Amino acid sequence: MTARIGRPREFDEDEILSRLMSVFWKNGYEGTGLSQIIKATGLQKGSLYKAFANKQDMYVKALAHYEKNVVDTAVNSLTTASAAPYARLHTFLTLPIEAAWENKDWRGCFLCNAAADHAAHDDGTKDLVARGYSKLEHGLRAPIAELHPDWSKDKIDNTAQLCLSVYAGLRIMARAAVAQTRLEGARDACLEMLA
Amino acid sequence: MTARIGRPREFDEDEILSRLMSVFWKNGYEGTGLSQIIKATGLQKGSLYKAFANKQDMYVKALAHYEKNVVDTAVNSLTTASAAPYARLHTFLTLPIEAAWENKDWRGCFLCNAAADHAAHDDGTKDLVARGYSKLEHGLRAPIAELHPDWSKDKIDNTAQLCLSVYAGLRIMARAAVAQTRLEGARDACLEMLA
DNA sequence: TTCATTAGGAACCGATTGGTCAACATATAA
DNA sequence: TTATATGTTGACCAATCGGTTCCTAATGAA
Repeated sequence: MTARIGRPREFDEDEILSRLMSVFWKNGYEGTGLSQIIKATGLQKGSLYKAFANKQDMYVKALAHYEKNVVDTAVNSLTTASAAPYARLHTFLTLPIEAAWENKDWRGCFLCNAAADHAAHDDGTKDLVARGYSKLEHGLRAPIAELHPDWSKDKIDNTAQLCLSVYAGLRIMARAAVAQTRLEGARDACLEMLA
Repeated sequence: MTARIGRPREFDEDEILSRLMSVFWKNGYEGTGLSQIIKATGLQKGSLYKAFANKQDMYVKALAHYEKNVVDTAVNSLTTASAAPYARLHTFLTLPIEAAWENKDWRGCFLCNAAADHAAHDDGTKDLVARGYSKLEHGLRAPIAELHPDWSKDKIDNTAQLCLSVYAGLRIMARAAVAQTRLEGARDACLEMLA
């Protein structure tokens, strides 16, 4: 326990990051106003600007929080042999569809949203997004390699990248409420190729 | 020639839509302010609000302009037998990569950006995006069916949907400047499956 | 010529934007 | 206790937001 000098924070940093993540995830960078941030976090402006340099900083840290929690979790369940490799890939590509059409969660993937929304305008965001994608790609290599021990490294890498593209595409199209059956069609065609 | 009553417009409507498309394409809905719109179009607010109901209307019409021009062109070159079916698919999946890395055009696909950016918040946008994707999917079916006359309709549809997912994923990832070789890896893995 | 209709331009609007600041509260260290 | 350091709060800021209104200009119809 590192006791710091001065008045201690009254909020839990992780909790705040989690709420920032939620609001930015849903509304994007420009679409999220300070007023919404205040409502979502329960913090006043002064406190926010003591904890973060500016709005951009809040966004980047919220995105990093997403990477640390959501992305790393996904990578983990892809790499650990908790299920058969094919099943893990199936789950990974089914999540985007279920999130949207079963749970009516239209937020999609924060990483993908950030890419479309803010990465082109901010290098910090761009690097975070690229790193997140890289993590996912590495995660995808594991079950593919397990499924096809005979494939070359290049073939495995390319296939992982293909799955990642499909994933991102599904996430984006789900945001526009593309019909469930179509999304499942794309998923199945991808999985069929892997089987 | 339908002569209308009153003072005639001094601007070309298609030209204005084209400029609106550009600025929204690059910056998104919330990221584009009226000041930028004025600068991009050369029109004053009064004229803009004479021609469009509001900012939303400008966005939707700009997106429709994209669909009419860019999307329909892409669909056209997919369906017309100007080249071998495989080559047409190759071109379709290479365009996103070349646009980004050869031409340094990081705008990506307006349709995909709109899906991530605005479709979840506006039904008009959502429908336009869904329709655009639907067009692309139909366009993709042609060369796939030519390439594999023996495939079932379902198989063709699913594969078209898969290619569309890959396309959208490439567009999104290119926005975050994901390395060219990785994007090409995804493309090649997709094309290999089609060959 | 007159009238109705539409376009262009700029002033103007209230609301909200992202961001700062000074006063006060609460902690540790000396 | 006192000094120092940090957190919280709410008032305050200029700038910009999307949008309206008014006046003038330019056209076709009567």
